[in-house]
Order: sequence, then structure tokens, then C-alpha cells
Amino acid sequence: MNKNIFSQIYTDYTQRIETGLLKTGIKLPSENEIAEEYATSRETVRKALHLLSQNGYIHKIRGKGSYVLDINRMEFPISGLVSFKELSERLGRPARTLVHETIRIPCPQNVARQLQITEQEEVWKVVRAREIEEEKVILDKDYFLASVIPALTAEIAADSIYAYLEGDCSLKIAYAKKEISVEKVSAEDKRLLDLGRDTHIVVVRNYVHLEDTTLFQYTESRHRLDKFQFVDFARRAVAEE
Amino acid sequence: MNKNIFSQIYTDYTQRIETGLLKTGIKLPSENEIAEEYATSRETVRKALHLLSQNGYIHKIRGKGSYVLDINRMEFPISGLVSFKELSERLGRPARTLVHETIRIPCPQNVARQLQITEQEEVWKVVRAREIEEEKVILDKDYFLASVIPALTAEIAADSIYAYLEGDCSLKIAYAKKEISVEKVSAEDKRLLDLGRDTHIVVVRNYVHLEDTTLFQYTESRHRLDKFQFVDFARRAVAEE
DNA sequence: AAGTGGTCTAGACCACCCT
DNA sequence: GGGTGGTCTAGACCACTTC
Repeated sequence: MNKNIFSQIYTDYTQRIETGLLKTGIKLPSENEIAEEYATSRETVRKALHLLSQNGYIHKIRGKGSYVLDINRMEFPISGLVSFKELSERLGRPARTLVHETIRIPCPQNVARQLQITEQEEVWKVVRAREIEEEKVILDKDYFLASVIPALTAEIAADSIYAYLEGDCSLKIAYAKKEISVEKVSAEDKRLLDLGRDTHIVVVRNYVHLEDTTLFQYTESRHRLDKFQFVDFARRAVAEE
Repeated sequence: MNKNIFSQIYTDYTQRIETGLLKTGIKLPSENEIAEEYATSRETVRKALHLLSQNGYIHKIRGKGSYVLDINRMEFPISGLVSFKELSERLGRPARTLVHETIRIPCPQNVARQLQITEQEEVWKVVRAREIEEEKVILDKDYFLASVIPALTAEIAADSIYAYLEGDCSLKIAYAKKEISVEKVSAEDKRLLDLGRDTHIVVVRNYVHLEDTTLFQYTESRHRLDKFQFVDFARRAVAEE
């Protein structure tokens, strides 16, 4: 599956750590030992261990070794590009998606600013409410550049747009910027979500870029206050001071 | 200042990008050219460019080159371990810190759970309100393991605890986990902050670890809804599938 | 075919930790 | 002093883009 040696080492260890085979605090074999085990060079092992370290699986200590961390990998939305479908599967809770809109339109003015395009260009607009445990708690408003997406249907929107884009369209997503803030609820929020007496809502603005750096998607993910959680793992900056 | 070649290359390019000398979309010299320029090997250059790529400065495209991204580096709280002082300086706005408590106490029960210690161990408790533009909008409640911190004063708390810890105490901070959620306001929030009619508040729980992996600090940073913003840059996961 | 970034090698020296 | 991770080298081959 993984043709690269370093990613094979990486997935081997993430699996062992996630399944509990390697428990918190356990010391990994030394880089030289792992290199021998995989019949590869030490630099290749270091590449894999660096990735594990960046993603919060292990911590490396000079002169001592690499140790498994206890960061809980099962948290709600792990930092990064994770779709709603992956999330609900991870949670194992009854979850549903209600597709309200799947239309191709000239880009609305406010969205054109976000996507840095003109109002003449066309976009796909998808509006979906996410229901968890019988309550509609998340409203996703997606806008995709129509020029890079041939077709889009309510069926695809109900399933996973990302699987469709990366699979059938073979688009390659490269990076994204998220902005999280809290704003006043809109009339649309009230209409499409179960908000009760809430006056505010968490808004996650997501700007998604392709491999060639084009900004092709802008998403507003609007979460009911009590159902929002975000987890972030960060290392002290390298190469500073 | 930077003795490592790769971090020298890294800071050279972050500065050129941040000052606008290298503008969005500009193509960097090839890895071979940069290696020649710095009289070093290509792998060392690649290490620096990888860091730039991870931190959202550039994007690398196989067969083409590396390009400067337009991710706005001046956003409010950039993902990572950034102190309030760094933030307010970056914003350039009038900011003040009001120190309410700086005491050494046996660890309260609820905090002992967060810090994974017993209630017999002692902790430093620091409570500070952050004022921006004449309004108290952030409440920071910090708890530090007393065993690793000799002394703490209101003066240090008013200045920068991190500068004190990393400078005078030469503690080395390694990594941290953040959890962001929205909760009901507490009586303490109402007393120490200017909340108006707000019923909710953004809570950022921060678990900070040292180089030897000990969890030595737990912080609850409580932000007024309208003053909270979080930005996150993420690349599509490597080494998956 | 030439140039680019992605992966990998087989060494080297260093800084740090432990005994 | 022996083991560990951190940095660096001078090559190599590959996949991809551009001409």
C-alpha cells in the first residue's frame, strides 16, 4: 500500500500506538535499530519519526530516545482537514446529512471576495445541515469553483464530496486555512438548525487550495455552541531565536 | 544567531516573505541553486524549505518549483504557542494585564485531574485579566507545578511568565495540546471581565509539557465571544492511504 | 532532454544522557 | 565511554513538468 519506506514506518507506528500495542511512555527502539529492522538508512527512519513527532504521537529526547505520548487521538475534530463523514464515523454516533441546496450559480458578491474571483465566474453552492443524535447542530455552506468540478448532485453532497473530488475527479487537495470565530446567529441558522435560545454560533471559515495553489473552495461551517470542539497539538517553534 | 545552516535559510526566507521582499506567487530559486548559494548540500536546503512549507510560507510543486503563498501571517492568534504579550505587541494596540492572584497552594481537586497529580502536590495559581482597548476581554487562569518553579511574583505575572520560565528558570517548553470549546459564563467571568449581556464564553484549555514530557502547566484562557479568533494552517496529511 | 522536487544511501561529526 | 538523537554531506535514482 505504502511504497515509501518512511511512510511504511510511520503507519506501522501510528497503528501500534493507536491500538494500544505501544502504550504511553514506552521507549521506541533507537533510530539505528529501526533502520536495521527495515533494512534502510537512519535518515529515512528519522523522516518517519519526525512525522510521528509533529503529529503528537511521540516525543524525541536527545541523548535518551523517542517516547510514546498520551495525547488522546480520539478527540472530536483533530486539527487538519477532516470531513464530517470521517468525524461521525470516528464518533460512532447516529449522524445524518440533510442537503438543502446543490446548485450552480454565478458567484455571490460576498463569496467572490472570499474566493478572490469575479462575480461572473460560476460556483457550485452546497448547503447541508448535519444532524447528530436527532438534532441539527452544524450548517455547512460550501462554494466550489465550477471550472474545476464537472458535475455535482444532491446524492454526492449527501455522501462525501471530498471522496468524489479526490476519487472521481482526481483533484489533489494541498492545504487549507481555517479561521474560527463566534458570531451572531443568522435567520438562516435559525431556520435550518435546532438552536433553541442561542444568540451566537461558532463559525469556521475554511479556505481550501489545490496542488497548483488555486483557491477552489470556500466553506462556512456553522456549529451550535455546545457541539463545537477543536483540538490542536503544537510543538514549540523550531528555527527561532 | 542561528548556528544551524537550515534555520539560517529558514529565517532568511521568512523575513523576506514577511517584509514583502518576496511577494505572493514568486518562484524561489531551485533547491540546487539555494544549496550552492549557501555552500551547503541539497538535503539541508530541503529541510529549511520543508519547514517553510509546513508553516504556510511556501508551497512546493514537483517538477516546477517552490512558490510563495499569500497566507496572511499577521492574523490574530496564529496557531501554536504564542503568549498574550507577543500577541498584543503584534497587534500594536494598547493592552494591559491585571493580576488578581499569584499564590502557591495545594492543588485544587479539579485542577489536579487536569494536571494528573494528587491534591497533596503544590501549584502556583495565577489569575490575570487581559485588557485591550479599555475593555477586560480575556481571563487567564494558570496553574504551574510548584516543584519546577522556584518563585513567582505579581511583577513577573504582569510581565511575561514565559520569558521568566524560559529565561531565568531555563525551562524548556516542548509541546502543548489545546482544546477549544464554548461554555456558560461563570460568576468569576462576570466579576473580572466586561461581558455585558453575554451568556457564553470561549474556553481554551492548554496543556503544556516540558522537554522531559512532564505536564507542568494547565491554563484556562477564557475569551469574550466577540474578541476570540483562532487561525489554523494545515496541509493534507502525508503518509496516508 | 533538461530542470525540478521526492526519496534514499552510507557515511561523518556533534551535543547530550547515563553509567 | 557508549548510546542516543541532531545536523550535514555528496552522491544516486525517480517522477514530474516544460521545452
